[in-house]
Amino acid sequence: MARLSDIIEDFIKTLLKESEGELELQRNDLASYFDCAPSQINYVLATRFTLNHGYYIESRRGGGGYIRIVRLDTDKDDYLFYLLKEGIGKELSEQEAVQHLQRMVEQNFISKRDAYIIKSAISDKAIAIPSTLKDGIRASIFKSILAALLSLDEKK
Amino acid sequence: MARLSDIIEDFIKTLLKESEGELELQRNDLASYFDCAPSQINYVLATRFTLNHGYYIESRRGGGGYIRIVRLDTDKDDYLFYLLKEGIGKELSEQEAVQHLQRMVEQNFISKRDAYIIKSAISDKAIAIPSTLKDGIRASIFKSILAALLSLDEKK
DNA sequence: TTTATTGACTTTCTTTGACCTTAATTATAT
DNA sequence: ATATAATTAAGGTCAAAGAAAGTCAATAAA
Repeated sequence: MARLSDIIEDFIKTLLKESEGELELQRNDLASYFDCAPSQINYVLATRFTLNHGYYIESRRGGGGYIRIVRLDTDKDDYLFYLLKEGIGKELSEQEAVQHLQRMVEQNFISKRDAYIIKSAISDKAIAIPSTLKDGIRASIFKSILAALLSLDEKK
Repeated sequence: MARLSDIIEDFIKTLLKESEGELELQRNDLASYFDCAPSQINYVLATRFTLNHGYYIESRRGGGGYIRIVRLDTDKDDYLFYLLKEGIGKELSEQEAVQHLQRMVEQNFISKRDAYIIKSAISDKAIAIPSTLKDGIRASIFKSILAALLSLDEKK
C-alpha cells in the first residue's frame, strides 16, 4: 500500500498542475479529505515541498487562514534553479554570493539594481551575528531570495 | 472565506483614494454597512492603519463624533532616511517589516516585485536562527537594504 | 534505523459583545 | 435666562470565543 504521505504529495501536485503552479488550500480541509491528522499535512509539506524541491510555501493562521503553495518556475532560468537545488549548500560565504550575483546579472536575469539590493541584504555587515553562523544564515536568505525570483507571480 | 477585516481595509483604502488621502467616517455607519460589531472597525484600524502603515487616526466621541483617517504622504528619501536613522531600532519583527514594506509600495517608493524580494530576505523562515536573535538580525538587514535604496537614489 | 502517523498543546489572527468614557442635547430647577 | 441634571449619541477598551495553522514528541511502520 502506498504511503498516505505520497498520496497527499501526488494530490497536491495534481492540483498545482491544474492551477498553473499556484495554489491556496485549507489545512483542515485537506486533512479531513484524507482523514488524517492535520499535522500530517505539515509533514508532507516539510518533506516534499521545500525550497530545495522547488516549492515555496506561505501561510497564515487564524480566521480565514490558508496555506499557499507555489511551484517555482523551472523554465524561467536553469541556472537559478540549479543554484537553488544544488548549487548552494548549507553555507554560503559573502564572496561566493557576490559571484553568483554577478553571474545572474550577466545572464540578464536580474538587474544591476536588484543585485545591489540583494547584495546589501546578504552582506557580512548586514548579517550581524557570530561569524560561525553567518554563512548558514546567508545560504538560507539567498535561497529564499532565489525562490522569490523564481516565483511565478510576476505581479509581485 | 475572505476575511471581513480585509474587505473593510480595502473599502477604506478605496474611499481614501477617492478623497485624496483624507477621510472622515462614522464608526457605527461602517459597522452596520458591513453588518459587524463596531469594535471590528477599531480592529481593522489598529491592525492595518497604523503609523508604520503610514496612516494617522484621529477621533472624537459623543454626539457628532467621527473617525478621521489620514494617509501620510511623504517624500521618498526623507522617509527612507528617517526610517533608517530613527524609525527602526535595534530590533524589527517580521510583522513590522512587512508594514514598512506595504507602505513603501503604497507610496510607490518601491515596486511590488522589490517588496516581494525584500520580504523573502527578511522573512522568519529565511532567517533560520533562534528566535531571540531574529529581530536583531532583521533590523540590521532591513537597514542595510534601506541604505542601498537611498544610495541608489543618489546615483541618479 | 529511518520515515510516517498521530495527537496534545501552542501561537496567531479574527470576530463578538459587554462595559466604559466623552460630548452634545434636552429637560429641569432656580 | 441660567445653571444643572438627565438623556442620548457617539467612539474606546478589553477579554472571551472562535478559527485557523504550527510544533514537537511519542508511537508505529517500513
